[in-house]
Parts: sequence; structure tokens; C-alpha cells
Amino acid sequence: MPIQNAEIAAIFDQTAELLEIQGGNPFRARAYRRAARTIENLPRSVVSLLAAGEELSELPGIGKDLAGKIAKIVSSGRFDVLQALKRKLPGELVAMAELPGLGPKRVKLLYDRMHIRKLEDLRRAAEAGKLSELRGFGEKMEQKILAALSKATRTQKRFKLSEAEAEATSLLDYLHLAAGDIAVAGSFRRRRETVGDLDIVATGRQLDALGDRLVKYESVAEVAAHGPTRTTVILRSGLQVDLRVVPAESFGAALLYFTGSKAHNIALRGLANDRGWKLNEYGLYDGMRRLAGKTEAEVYARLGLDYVPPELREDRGEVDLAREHRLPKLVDTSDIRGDLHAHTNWSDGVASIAEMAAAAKERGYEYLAITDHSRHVTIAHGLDASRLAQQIDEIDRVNETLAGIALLKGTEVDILADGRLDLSNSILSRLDIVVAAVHYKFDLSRKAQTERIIRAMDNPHVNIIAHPTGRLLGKREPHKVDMERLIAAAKERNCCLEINAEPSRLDLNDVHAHAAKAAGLKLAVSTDAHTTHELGYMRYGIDQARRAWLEAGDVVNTRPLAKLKKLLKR
DNA sequence: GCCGTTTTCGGCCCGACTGTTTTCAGTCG
Repeated sequence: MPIQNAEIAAIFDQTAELLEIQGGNPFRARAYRRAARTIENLPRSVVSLLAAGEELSELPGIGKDLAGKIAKIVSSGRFDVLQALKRKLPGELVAMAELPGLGPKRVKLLYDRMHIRKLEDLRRAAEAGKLSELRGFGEKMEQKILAALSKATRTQKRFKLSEAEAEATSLLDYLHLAAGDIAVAGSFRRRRETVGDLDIVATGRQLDALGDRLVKYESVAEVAAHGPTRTTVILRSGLQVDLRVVPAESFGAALLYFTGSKAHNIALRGLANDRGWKLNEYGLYDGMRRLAGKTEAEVYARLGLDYVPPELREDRGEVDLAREHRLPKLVDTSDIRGDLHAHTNWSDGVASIAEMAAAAKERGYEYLAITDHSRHVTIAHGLDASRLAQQIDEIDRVNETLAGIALLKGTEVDILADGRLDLSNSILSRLDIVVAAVHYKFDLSRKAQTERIIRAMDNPHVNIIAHPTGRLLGKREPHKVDMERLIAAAKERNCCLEINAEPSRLDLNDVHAHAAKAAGLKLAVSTDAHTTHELGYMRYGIDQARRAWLEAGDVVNTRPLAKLKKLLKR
């Protein structure tokens, strides 16, 4: 099986880690990290780029040397630089460096002076009180390391965006009384699908009052750091919260800085440096003279850039586009005219058809597709042809009673293991919209899974492939599928792919959805709602659509009903 | 190891906090 971009990125990340432990030129390690991020974010696989004869060295952060190394990794599946580093620095040094308080320098010291190369060695040395013999280590460090080791199994997981949002909402409620301006920055503000911690930026008349208030928050389990302007706590849920308090005139610069991403910041600082200026969390400076900082917009403008929406700040080319005034005009929830994937109590949903229709109308939608499961998904009480026929009649009846919203007759038909559909063409032909999805046999080979889904798209009744990779964040890995082939096949067949907005799915993810757009494909952003409330998941789907650079024109359910129907025709 | 409309060499983002020191290195974001 050809090597995936994520695997190459992981190889480079590991290499960077070991290079840092080894010591020497720190910028070499940084170069590997930078290349790893570039590869990770590519809309196409490195394998196919190479096959097409593209020059990898034209990618940002990848020069002649790394391009050659990547080609070698692709052809051999191995990377000799990493192999050599592993021989020289054997054991679990990378895992050790991931422990809080330890980093490359201290791990190297432990390895050189005490021959500690495994987590277990480290535990024994710490328990015996041997670590404090080393310069730079003390009793507190030993305790910290032991605590981290005992928690090592309770890995520092990432939280789903929706979970982090719940925590953030109540925390901000609690903090805002003591604050002037306050906002959650970080990956939360960039609307990443998962969030590692909450970065909160605030201003206050009295800088340290806010941190003092945070450590008293009832959900705080542990105070990791507490200084005059920066406080870090761990909540009982395990979510880490970093609070940074800055003077009011620096709020924009701080928000920009803590929103990141790191790579985006580095690009901005590079622009500042080019002009002989300095950009930090307090502002943009020419020597001592302050050029901007009260708002983000001010800083971007001074750097000669259009304002970059947080969802785009990943250093995926947005800085250049901002300079050329060519940033995409991102789709917004207000552009959405309907939902194309929803369930009712006819299968595993909770609400009736009429209740779902009313809730959709309440949201200001023009249409809602009713897409209950097909019979193969027995656990969801899937519909067979005769029950679907009954539902079609029922929807017709409900439609007659409705004003201002149209229900589309649909199904979420199961894609069987061989790519056939779970319902016959005779019943599918009576529907307004057919959403097709994989619900079992996730473990097929990449080739078989890809062909299975393409075969489903061969059926001209199929309009949308729902949750194309089947992943559940934190629970189930995506099934193996050749996304480039899938996108190309969808394009040929005028079939759409879905961004499923359910917070555990968000599938397609941002990188795949961006690749789909780049290939000229249209996407549906749909909630897969099983209750009336879940129609509100739409905004999470839009978040990811925005991260994928989608504009309203790229999303089929921004169209009025008549245009939508035309667009769906195959 | 990358990169260049001041550069093909000499830069490479920058500040807060901690734990260790007794003026600072390392880690972290």
C-alpha cells in the first residue's frame, strides 16, 4: 500500500524530535517539523504528486534535500536518517521528552549522565531520588516526573470542539465579570475539530485579578502555573485552560498571537521582520514605536494584509492570498437554506416528520430532506421499500400542510459490502434525494473500500455520499479509502460528498473538503440530525467548511430549492 | 535544512513562568 502523507509527516516529526534530543543545529529540527506540517496539509497525496512529476521542492519548507528524502521514503518505505538516529539514541527518549517538564535538553542529560533510556528507568531513578544529583534537576522536578509517569496512561487527549465549547461557555460566564475584553483564542477559535486546551485572552483594569479568579473556579482540579499575567489550570474534565491577561491596547495583538496557528504567526512575524519591525503579543513595533495592536484588523492592515478569518490561519497559503486581496469569501451559517440529511422516528430519529419540519422552518430553512436509514441498518430500524413507500406518502401529506418549507423525500441508503445499494432503483427513483453511506464492514482494504463507494456512485440515483470516511473522533479511525480517487470519481459522476456536521464525525474533514473544492466538486453540509435540536449542529459543519476554504458557491445547500434540484440532477 | 525585490550566507518568532539557580536555562505555547 502506498505511504500516506500522515505517515511521512510522522516520520519527519519523529526525526525532528530526535534531532532536538541529539542537539546541534536547532533549525534543522525545525525544518523537519515545518516540512511535516506542509505534507500533512497537502490536498493531494505525495505519492500522486510524485507520480504526476510534480516538484516537491516547490512546496513551502521543502527544499531540494528534503524533496529527495521524501522521494526515497516513498520508494523504500524507510528513512535512513531516522533509522540512524534511533540507533544512536535508542529506547523511549521521544516519549520521555513528551512528559511535562521534560524536553529535549533534559532528556539528553538523563541519557548521557544516567543512561536513562526508558520510561521505567526514569521512574526508578526518580523514586530513588537520584535525579536531583543532576544539575538542573531538583526535588520538585522528581515529583513532577513521577506524577506525570503515573498519569501517563491517562493520556492528554484532545477534546471535541463541541465539548470544549460547553466548558468555554460556562468558564467565560464566570470570568467575564472581572474582565474587560475576553475571548477564547487558540484552536478553539480556529474551529479545529478537536481542541487540546482553551487559550483565553483578556484585558482587565487590574491585570492579576483575573488569574486569581480563574484559580478559584469550581471546576479547577489543578493549578499548573499562576503568574501575574499568565495562569494555567487543569479542569476536572482534564481540559487545560491557559489565561493570558494583557493591557487593553494589546488585546488585538494578543488575540492574534494566541489564536495562532503557530505556523501562521511565524509567517506574520516573518513579514514584520522583512520591514525591520517586531510582532509580539503586545503589538507591532518599529523599535520602541508601536504601530498597531488594539485590534487584529489593525495589525493585519499594517502588515499589508487583508483580515484573515481565524479558520484560515493555518499557513496553508492564506498569507499570500491576504496580501494579494484574494482570500476566499467563506461560507457562513446564514448562507444555508436547508439540511439534506436528517432522521425521524421512522428509523432511529426521535422526532416525527412534522416536528422536524417545524424545527427546520424555525431555523429559517427553505427545505429539509428526510433521509431515514434503509433496512440493512437493522439496529436503526431501517426502512425497507414498502415502509419507505409509506413514508413517501406521509411526507406528501405533511408537505401539503406546510407553508414556507418543503420536505424532500429521501433516504440514507446503506452501501452494501460489494457497493450495491440496500434499496432497489424502482423505489429510489421515487425520491427527491438519495444519500448513500457505509455503515458496516469498515475494515475492507483501501482498494476494496474505495471501489465499494465508487460503485455506489455508479448508481445515478445517488446524489450525496454521507460521512465518506466513517470516522468517529476519539472512538473510531476513518476507514481506509483513497480520497483522491473518490473525489475524482464523484466529480466524473456529478455526485456530491458530504461534510457531516455531527460533532463526532465532521466528515469529510477540513483537508479532504479542501481537496474536494480544489477538484471542482460541490459539497453538502448536513447535520445527520436525529432530534430537532441536532439540526443546530449545522454550525460545526460550517466551521469545517470554512476551514476548508469553502465559499457559498461550493456548498449545494446554500442554493434555493429550484436551483438545488437542478444541481442534484445527474 | 530552508530561504532570498536589501541576501546564495547568515539568518531563522518571542515572551512568561518554573525550578533551579544566585543570574539563568529549559520548557511551553
